Order: sequence, then C-alpha cells, then structure tokens
Amino acid sequence: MKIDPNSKADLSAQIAGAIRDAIISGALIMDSRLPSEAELAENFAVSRPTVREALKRLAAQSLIRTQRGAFGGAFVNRLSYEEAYNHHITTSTLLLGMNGVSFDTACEARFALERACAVLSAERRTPDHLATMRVETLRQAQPGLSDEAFCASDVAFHRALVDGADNPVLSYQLAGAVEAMQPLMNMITFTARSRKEIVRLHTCIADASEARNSAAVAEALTELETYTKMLAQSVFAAKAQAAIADGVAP
Amino acid sequence: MKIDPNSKADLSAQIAGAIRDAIISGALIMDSRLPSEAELAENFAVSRPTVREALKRLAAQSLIRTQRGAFGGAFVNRLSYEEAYNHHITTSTLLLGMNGVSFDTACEARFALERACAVLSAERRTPDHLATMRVETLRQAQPGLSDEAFCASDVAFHRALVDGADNPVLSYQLAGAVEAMQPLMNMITFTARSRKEIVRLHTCIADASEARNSAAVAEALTELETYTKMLAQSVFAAKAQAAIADGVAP
DNA sequence: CGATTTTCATTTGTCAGACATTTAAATGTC
DNA sequence: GACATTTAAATGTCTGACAAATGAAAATCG
Repeated sequence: MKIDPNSKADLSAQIAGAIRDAIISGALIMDSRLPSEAELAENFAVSRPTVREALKRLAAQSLIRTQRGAFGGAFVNRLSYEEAYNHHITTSTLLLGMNGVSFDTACEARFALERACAVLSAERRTPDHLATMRVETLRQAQPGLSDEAFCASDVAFHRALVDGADNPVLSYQLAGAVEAMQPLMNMITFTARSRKEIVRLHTCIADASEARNSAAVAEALTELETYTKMLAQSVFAAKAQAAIADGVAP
Repeated sequence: MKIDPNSKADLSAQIAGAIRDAIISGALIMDSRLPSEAELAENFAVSRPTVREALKRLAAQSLIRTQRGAFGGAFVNRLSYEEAYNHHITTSTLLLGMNGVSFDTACEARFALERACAVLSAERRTPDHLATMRVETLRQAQPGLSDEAFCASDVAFHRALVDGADNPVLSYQLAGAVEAMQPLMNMITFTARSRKEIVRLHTCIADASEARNSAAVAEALTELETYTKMLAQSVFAAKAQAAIADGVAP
C-alpha cells in the first residue's frame, strides 16, 4: 500500500484511496484490523492527523468502523444493507434536489423500476407483505391524516410491494428511487379527492397482488404513475398561477 | 446549527451530521461557502483538527469541495451524475461482495431493472444508442478478446441500452446494478461457445431495439438472464468439482 | 483455588500552536 | 493600461500533548 509523492491531491485523500482500494480489491479482509494510527502514520510517512483525516473519509463511507481503547482501532466494516440503503438514499436525494431533475423524470424512473419488481412481487409476496399493503391503504383513507403521514404511508406501501419480490438487492436499489422521491412528493398537497383516487389504485394493486396477477399490478402502477404526474402538474400550475397573481417577486 | 453535548458520538461525526442535515434540508445553498475552519471551530466550540475531520467526512460523500488560498474554503458541492454514479457503484459493489449475495439474486435484480428500461429504451433510443449496441456486439464476436475486455464490452452494450431510455435518473440507478455485477461476472470464464450465444442474444436485443419492439427486447433480456444464470451455475459447479479433485483444502 | 478488583498499557479522541503552501485580491511599477 | 509584486486569508500539514475508553494482565480477597 503506497502513495504517489508526486500527486497534487491531498495526502489524506491519497491515503484514503489506497486503503479503499485495498478493501475493495479484497486485500483487506472483512473485520480485519488496520494498523494503528501511529503505525499508519509511520508507514505512509505522514503525521497522525493526516492519517486520521483519511480514516474519517473511509468511516463516512462505512468502509471502516473504529473502536477506542486497547486492542481497538480501525476495522474493515461489513457494509450492511441498512447502511447501504442510507448512503443510497442520501446520494439519490441530493442528486435529485441539486440537478433540477423534473418531477416527471424522477417519477418515470421510479415507476419503471417499481414495475420491474411487480412480476417477482406478485409471484413471491408473503401474506405479511399483502397485509402491510392493506393496512397502509386503510391508513391512507383516514380523513385526519397529515400530508407528511400520508406520504410516509405511501412509501411504506410501495416498500412492502418491492420487498415482496424477496430480492434484497432489488429492495436496496429501489429504496433510493422511492425514498429520494419523498421531498418532491412532499411538495404536493393531497386533496381529499386525489387521496381517494390514490387509495383506489393502491387497492387495485393489493387486489392484483392477492390474485398474484402481475400484469394487473403493473397496469395499476402505470395508472398510478400517470395520475401522479397529472396531479403534480396541476399543483405546480396552480402554484405558478398564484405566483403571477402575487407578482413575480413576492 | 448546533450539536448535542450529551451525545456519545464523536464530535467530528456530530458536526458532520449537523452540516449534512443543513445541506440536505436546503438551509445551505449550492456553491455557498461554509465558514472557515477556524470560524467553524469557534462556533462549535471544538478545535480545528476536529472540524477538519468533520469536513473530510463530508468531502468523502462529495457534499462539499474545498479550495485552498485566500477566499478559498469549503463550498457546498453540486453532486454531479458522475460522482453519484461512482458512489453508487462503490456502495453496490461492496454490498454484493460483503454480504454473500448469490450470483442468481444479483443477476435477477439486474435484469429485472434492465427490463424496466426496455420499454422506454425501445421507444426513445437514438441511432447513436443503436450504433453503440451494434459496435459492442461486433467487438464481442472478435476471437482474440480477453475475458476482461469481453465483460467491459458487455457493460458498454447494456449501458447503451439503458441510456437509450433517455432518463438520467434511471441510468444512474441502473449503473449500480450493472457495474456492481462486474466482479461477479469476471469470475466466469467465457468459452467460445458461450460468447457466441451471448452475441446472438445481444443481436436479438439490438434487432428488437431497431424495430422499436419493446416486448422483444424484454424477452431477449429474460433469455439472456436465464442463460447467464445457467452459465454461472456450470462454471461454479466445475470449480467445486476441481476443488474436490484437489482435496478440500488445496 | 476461584472470583473479583485493580492496575496498566494501548489506542482512539481531542486540543493547542505552529509553519508551509496556495490563491486571489490589492498594490505598485513601467 | 498591462504586468509584476506584495499581502492577507485560507487550507494542508506537523509536533506534541493530554483525556478517555477498553480489554488484558496482575493483584487481591474470600
């Protein structure tokens, strides 16, 4: 594990890269302990703070975990699905938020991916997954529900659908697509009428899942996609109208 | 922006979390400059090295970029698709490598997601996308190609298919699924016969895309999935056989 | 002898202060 | 006005130190 003394990049970045490569390539086994900070500093011929900055970079990516005390140190971390979800969601949310991705584009991607799960989910979903979909659909029909709670329940519903495919890799990939849509979805105010239509479509999906009819699930998802896009468009149009009424710079 | 003095977590992790939340929530605008390290240290009542560790954590997630010199500092970074790809691929690769994900599970997820793009890609692909698919298919038919080059060309082919959907969010999501499969795919030795079959299916896909026949694209992808799984199974079986022949512990 | 407590070395977490390096703006010069 | 120089501000890096945690080994006690 060496670093290039001629590189212009920060030493801490170089060191982090060297260790990261060693982990990804498999040279460093899972749960194995890295040398102590003092040893690393000596090996790389840098000071301890520089090594620490490198280790923090790796910790931020959940590549290592650190433990204090004697026989503590930095250990190669087993990346859990949970951690991977969170990284994926954070990255996806930022990507959508910072790159002016249109609602339609994000929506289209999300439902396209979700339809990919429909076939597997209809086939493999357990009674538990179906029950969750039913419960969340009922919750969404409650009149007093806040917009945030409605959105959260919506996520839970679709999460159950995706998890029904019984493929953790698929669930992981979808988590980013579905959860990252949340901030965009939260911009929509759900009227009683639109909620009713969404509940109707969720019921369709649950019914189709119960009948293990994957084509019907996919069809209902497409309908939901169309409806969601339309809803967003009318909400944004109304906001634009209001902005004009208030003057362009309110 | 405050930190909890009672928390057990590292100060640098707390500070990184506080700034991260501010960025995600939108309180810190893109390209805006954070206070200098010295100011942050004073604000959070910690030392500069601690602040630096926090900033390195954020830099590792591409949330900020730093610039040296007068009027330099840490700036809220615009997360590019490129950076997001790389994070996603790294995370996905590690997740697959460290959690004993079976080849079949990863393969299933990958092709399910890819089929999700098939409809859009068949509809929207440009002549360029089609040309790339053709070129890569031809390359794969060359006899002298190494296994690595064959795999790389395979990725390029599927990348063109996915990009044909003309939805950057979809491309981003798929990048993780397709590229993360690379290490698993590299474990397979592609014989002349299996390459021929893959080239045949790729030709099918390109033909179907040329005819804008999305159903045929999806069907060919399913066939390719089945064939890939079978191929992997036979390769793994052969390796297991060889291991037994050499004695269990070689 | 066994169980418990104490000590202790090791390692990370944090701090303070210093110097080197980079960078762009401000200033001076022709 | 164009170009060279100075300068201030910021990050990058180093040194040295102490605090806190932690598990192992040693010491103590029943």
